[in-house]
Amino acid sequence: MEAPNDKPRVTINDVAAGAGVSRSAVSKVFNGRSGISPETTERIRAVARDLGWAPSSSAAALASASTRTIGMVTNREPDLLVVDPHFAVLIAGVEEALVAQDFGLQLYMVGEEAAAEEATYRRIAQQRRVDGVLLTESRVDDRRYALLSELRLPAVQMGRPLEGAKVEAVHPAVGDSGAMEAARYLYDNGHRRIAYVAGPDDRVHTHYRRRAFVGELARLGLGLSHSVTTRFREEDAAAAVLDLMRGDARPTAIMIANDSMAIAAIGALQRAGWRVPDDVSIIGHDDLPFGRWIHPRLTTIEQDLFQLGRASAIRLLQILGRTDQSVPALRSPALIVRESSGPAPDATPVV
Amino acid sequence: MEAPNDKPRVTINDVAAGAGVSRSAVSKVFNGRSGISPETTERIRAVARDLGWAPSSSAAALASASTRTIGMVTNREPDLLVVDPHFAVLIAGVEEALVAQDFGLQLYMVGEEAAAEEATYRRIAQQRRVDGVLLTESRVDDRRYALLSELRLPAVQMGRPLEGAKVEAVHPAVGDSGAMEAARYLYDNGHRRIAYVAGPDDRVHTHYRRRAFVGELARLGLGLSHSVTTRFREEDAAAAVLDLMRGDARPTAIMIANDSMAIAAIGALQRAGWRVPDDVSIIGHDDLPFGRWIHPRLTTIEQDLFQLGRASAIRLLQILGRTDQSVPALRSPALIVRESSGPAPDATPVV
DNA sequence: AAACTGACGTAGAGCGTTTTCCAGAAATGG
DNA sequence: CCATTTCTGGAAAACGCTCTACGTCAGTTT
Repeated sequence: MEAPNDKPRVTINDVAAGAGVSRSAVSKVFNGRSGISPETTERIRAVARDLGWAPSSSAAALASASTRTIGMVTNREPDLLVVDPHFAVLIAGVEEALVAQDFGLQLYMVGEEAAAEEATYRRIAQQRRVDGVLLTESRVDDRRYALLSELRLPAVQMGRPLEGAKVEAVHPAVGDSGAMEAARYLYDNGHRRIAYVAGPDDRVHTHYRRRAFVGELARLGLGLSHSVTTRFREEDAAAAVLDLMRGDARPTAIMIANDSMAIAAIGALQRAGWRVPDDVSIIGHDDLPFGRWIHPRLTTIEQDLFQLGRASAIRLLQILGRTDQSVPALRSPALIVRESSGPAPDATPVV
Repeated sequence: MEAPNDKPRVTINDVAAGAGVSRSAVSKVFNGRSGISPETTERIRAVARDLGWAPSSSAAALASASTRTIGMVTNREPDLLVVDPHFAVLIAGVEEALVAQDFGLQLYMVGEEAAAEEATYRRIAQQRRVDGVLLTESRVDDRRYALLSELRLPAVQMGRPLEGAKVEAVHPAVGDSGAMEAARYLYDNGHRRIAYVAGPDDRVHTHYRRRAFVGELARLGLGLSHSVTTRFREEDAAAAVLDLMRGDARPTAIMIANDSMAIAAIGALQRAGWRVPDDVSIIGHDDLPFGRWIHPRLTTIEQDLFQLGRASAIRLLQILGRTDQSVPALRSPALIVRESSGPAPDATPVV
């Protein structure tokens, strides 16, 4: 029989003793420091393996002043989050980069109020829970950047920040190619009344995407026929498109901020008796997997969120001096034409 | 001008000195221990606030043998994950419970191979990165339970485990009410040829749901007309339903393992020219937000995943001796009838 | 033969808390 | 008025590592 309950935790001392070396030797082996012969290294490793020992993260963190953890705080309402499945892909990418350096990812969810968000950043900075943070969803006038630099917490913005923002960021070199492609595609397909259903204007990507789309349209000699701003909610998108379709000057194509909203819009249109894309073309943004399955399959703009997560994490690790990997280049978003878009209803067929 | 770069981190000593007390006093205040007068407490708090100090989590973890962190490792392929938006709601619920006790959530994603999963559990246990873990998706013959108890890592299974499984779990008292309701609903609507498209059989919920559904049907004197097992993939669902609809004895209703698959199935049916629900009724499971938006709106079985996450986290905190809250009761899943289901096509109208 | 290299290790001082006694002062009781 | 309690707060030993100096020892140089 064993001792009744709590056998003492195995520590570095046990390993050192078992291998007949000092603690320092063990530490060096487990931290990849040089100065230990291959034989000794192997002996230490073997003992550690037998004992099921690995350096305690708290002790290591305290001694080395690094938690080997990075944080991510998201300020989305649970409600909205559900709807945002690509969040998970982003994280998967982040994890892929972190696990290679034995880093962990700490997640925080905080609701929309700016105060709660700020409090969380302060807390994790003061408690030194993480070595750095990854930022989701850049905002116009993003107060996080100043906060983070005040807190001296290394940070990397995933995705393009507003021009001039004081923050390290990772994003594709050409970020708006998708929106521009979409504009050209619609134009080429004879669409002349094109509507744009955007999200809240304080989102940087909303801002840039619309600018790129409108800019390209202008280059083709066209303006937006309608433009509406919503709160990134499905019901808003549904209401918006229905509203757009009232009246004679209705659009023949509608560009929508993201796929969730686009899917809701298509549903609403169908329920109201409109045919997509015969009556109106719909284009989303993000390439959610669902887009491939609904009927009609959704035309959308694809983004490589996995790589974005991975690249951002690598950049952060670089800043923390924890990796030699270089940040991979990110593919530009591209238009994926599927079934929800087609020639404009009143267009002369293109030969 | 400040000192050039690295002003030393403020520690508990600075706070103690500032308040004219010992470190112990400060520690006691921040850990809610008694024995410090209200005045002193307030003085200490004030100094800490001014200095922007909070106990270093690594130091606290080392000294108190608790990381105030719980872990969650998910073994889903990124690909599948995207499709599983409710994962985020679950986490939101978990966070809600954790933040109240100043706990953090560490997330790990590991791909499907069992080896990678086991390695991750071993690593976080040995490194003592977390105080306990929350388990997603119970599996038949779940090897994690034995592993976790070997590692002495407290764990709580979110959702119902297989009968007799040695694991602490949190789930609704009556877990299969939704599936039973669905069976009755279909029967009452005249459906007599009912098909079931399930996920892999090693998932416990797949097992129980099917059993409940089939059981209720049997009670009504009916058997499944078709039953197919898939890999939880949209393409599988799409192929499966198309296949089911071939031939004369085709089902008038199809019950599908989850909403993502149900949505894909509806898309596939529509593309093939079938009308839902006129030709065939479709029922999903999970109540993904998307279900409300597509056309036709999806009939489904709702689960309160937010509460499941929250309740599971509370249970884990209880086990860790970190909360006095009691575990809230979980609402049983319920059928939500929307538009993708209706009377059987060949049924005599029910008066 | 003395001095110098490298290669391989070790000693031991932290890292910033928590926590277990313990002590002194003030309040209480008989 | 002395003996007890009750409050407050302090001293100091962990907690389990990392990391900077330093040794030691064999082999090389001069």
